[in-house]
Amino acid sequence: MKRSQNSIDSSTPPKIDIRNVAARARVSIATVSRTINHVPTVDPVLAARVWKAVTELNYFPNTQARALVSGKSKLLGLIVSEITNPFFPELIQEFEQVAVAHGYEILIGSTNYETSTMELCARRMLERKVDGVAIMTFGIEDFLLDRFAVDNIPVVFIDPAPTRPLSNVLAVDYYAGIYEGVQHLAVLGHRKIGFISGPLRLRSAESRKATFLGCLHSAGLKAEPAWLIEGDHTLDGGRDAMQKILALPKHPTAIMCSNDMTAIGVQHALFEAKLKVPDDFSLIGFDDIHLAEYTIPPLTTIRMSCKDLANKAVDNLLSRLKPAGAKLEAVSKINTRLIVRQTTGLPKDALLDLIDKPRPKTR
Amino acid sequence: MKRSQNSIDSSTPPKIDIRNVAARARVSIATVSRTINHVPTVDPVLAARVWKAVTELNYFPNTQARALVSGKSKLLGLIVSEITNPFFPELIQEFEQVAVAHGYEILIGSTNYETSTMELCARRMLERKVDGVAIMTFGIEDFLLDRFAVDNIPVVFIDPAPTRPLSNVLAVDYYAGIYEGVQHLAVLGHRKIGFISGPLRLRSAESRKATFLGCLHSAGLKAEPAWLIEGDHTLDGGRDAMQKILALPKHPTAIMCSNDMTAIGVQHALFEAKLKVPDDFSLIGFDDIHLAEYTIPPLTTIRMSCKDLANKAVDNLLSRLKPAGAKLEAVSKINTRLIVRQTTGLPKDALLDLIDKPRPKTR
DNA sequence: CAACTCAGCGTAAACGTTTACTACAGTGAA
DNA sequence: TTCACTGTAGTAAACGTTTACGCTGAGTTG
Repeated sequence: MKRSQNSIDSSTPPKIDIRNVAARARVSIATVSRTINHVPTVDPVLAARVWKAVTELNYFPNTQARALVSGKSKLLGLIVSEITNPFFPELIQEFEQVAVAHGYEILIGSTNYETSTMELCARRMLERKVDGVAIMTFGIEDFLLDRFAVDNIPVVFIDPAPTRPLSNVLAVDYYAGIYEGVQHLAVLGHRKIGFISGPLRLRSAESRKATFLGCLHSAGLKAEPAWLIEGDHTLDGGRDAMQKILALPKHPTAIMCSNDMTAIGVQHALFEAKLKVPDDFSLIGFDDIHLAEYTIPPLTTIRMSCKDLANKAVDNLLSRLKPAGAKLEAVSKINTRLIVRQTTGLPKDALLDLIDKPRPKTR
Repeated sequence: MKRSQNSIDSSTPPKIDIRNVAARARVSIATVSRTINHVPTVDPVLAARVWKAVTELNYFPNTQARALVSGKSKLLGLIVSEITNPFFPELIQEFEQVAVAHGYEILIGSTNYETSTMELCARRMLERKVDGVAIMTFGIEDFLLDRFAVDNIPVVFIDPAPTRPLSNVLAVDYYAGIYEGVQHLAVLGHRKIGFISGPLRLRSAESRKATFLGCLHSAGLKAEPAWLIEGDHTLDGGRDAMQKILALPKHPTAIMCSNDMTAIGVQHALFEAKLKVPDDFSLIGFDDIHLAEYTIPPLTTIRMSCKDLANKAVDNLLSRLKPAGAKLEAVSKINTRLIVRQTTGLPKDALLDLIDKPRPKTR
């Protein structure tokens, strides 16, 4: 099949490649390549001719050919748990922005919390030869990390996980935020606090729960196992978990959730049960998605900056891609902190105490 | 630079390519290629040897090389307005699922409603040589469509728009759903209905508004210009718009919104103003995102199935990519319908009428 | 003025596939 | 036995770049 340049064939528009540009600028293709790649050793006069030709022909280089020869795809993988959970789009947006600013494209994979899907995602990333991967889902199988390691692909992920060659971790300081949250509840007078976790097979969900338990202990409170429910980080999961708690003979007075979606699910369960937040139950979420400000009432939650997360992830990956800045510190810290809005208040039993026990005449 | 296969160099793991497989299977690379591409004219015996080698070496073809020679990138572009609006992740998820099932990867672009970003997205898609593009944002500049047309890239998008060669449209039947919504309000007794639109420079936002106006007319109601506010399809936009309406001397009794996020913003504005839904205002959203079921109270809204949208979009693109099924009908219809939940009720003035006018002693 | 340096251009060899074309072995008919 | 044909396998060209290498000619030095 002959090169179809300058063809009159209407179904095949004249493809313009580096040769066309070279011809028009009366230079070799090497010079064109050097010019558009800003190699300094090219005569400004020729460079000008090249640029003129480039704009006149509306030329842009073929990414595939570039990738093939250079071995770099200029693609960054981003694996998230569930694109449907608003935390992730916020993360993706940020991630994409900074990636594109550095000339990278992103390839998104959504695992839906399933190992098989996760495997597929990783496989797709490998096939597309991504230059680096950020795994923002919680919990990755080790053998997948190995796969990336074999191909020399930098990986960055969230959370406590076995450190391996080429995989850096973005450590989230769960403790700070969750501690603030528990203290906040304790100060309000809550003694009976429940926790709705994420899927516990995910390391990060496990970690949030463990941190909660630790903070509870620090506050001198005891955990009631019946009030530790395993959710799945979704709206439906939050609702179901709260319904389980409501079905219990004894209730907590406050609920902490492993993420905001769970908390919104809880709010809904409470609404259906004609219970009020924060009058009947105090509620704290986690993530501080934009929506948290818009729930009714607005959600008190623990903020984990996804801007921060995305930026640090891309920075980490990119810095390891340019040969110069070889060694970045292997661990970046992501902070968390409590944002108090309107789903936390005095515990119901405290009011009961006031009314029942001392029963002051006043009122 | 010599091919570094079988190198002992620790920093460069032995890359396995088609040649390695061919060698191990004792066949030529052409046979390997034919085997993995399921070309029928290959001896089952050799095929078996090839597959064995493939699995033993854990080989998978280099996508870039494939793309370069075949001219097909197996990449589908998906351009959305704003990845942060939950409607789009739901769409993306669906889209990705069916694309991956057909062996395609997807490249996401988020325009954030800005023409310049949109241009950038289109450019990126062109550079990556996507095989097709679905433009699920509302309103695209014509010259961009031309760009895609020049490269012979099938485009599919939503909505009324000039039909061009190679661009098919997925027509959303706004009328059905919005008509149901307006009727629903009218039957409840609402006569004063406001509308918060999306950004009006977007064709689809304009179209939803026009449809609303038409339906209002059909119901024998008049539009009050002051109650037609331009929002921006975001939470913040919805809140701001509702605040503007509340600042007016005369209020409507019901509000329809151009999307669910706007409606959630409205709910929030009302909450801040200590007004109740649906007692003080009835409210109808649009899209029926999953979250709509979880607002407090749950949002009455007009469902536009994103599953349907995604499926039809991918089907359309894919069917135009395989030479066989050349001609699909150029227009697919997407239905909309009202989902009644708890944000719509009797209008406040009706209650006032009951209380003020007849003022029955009973009570 | 000859020899040397080096900036800067062009040639050609990769990169890992697909696929048109060629070659060859086996089969059946004359 | 020979010829034509069929079914498969292999060879090599092409895809559009980047980049190592070699070459030219102008400037510098002795």
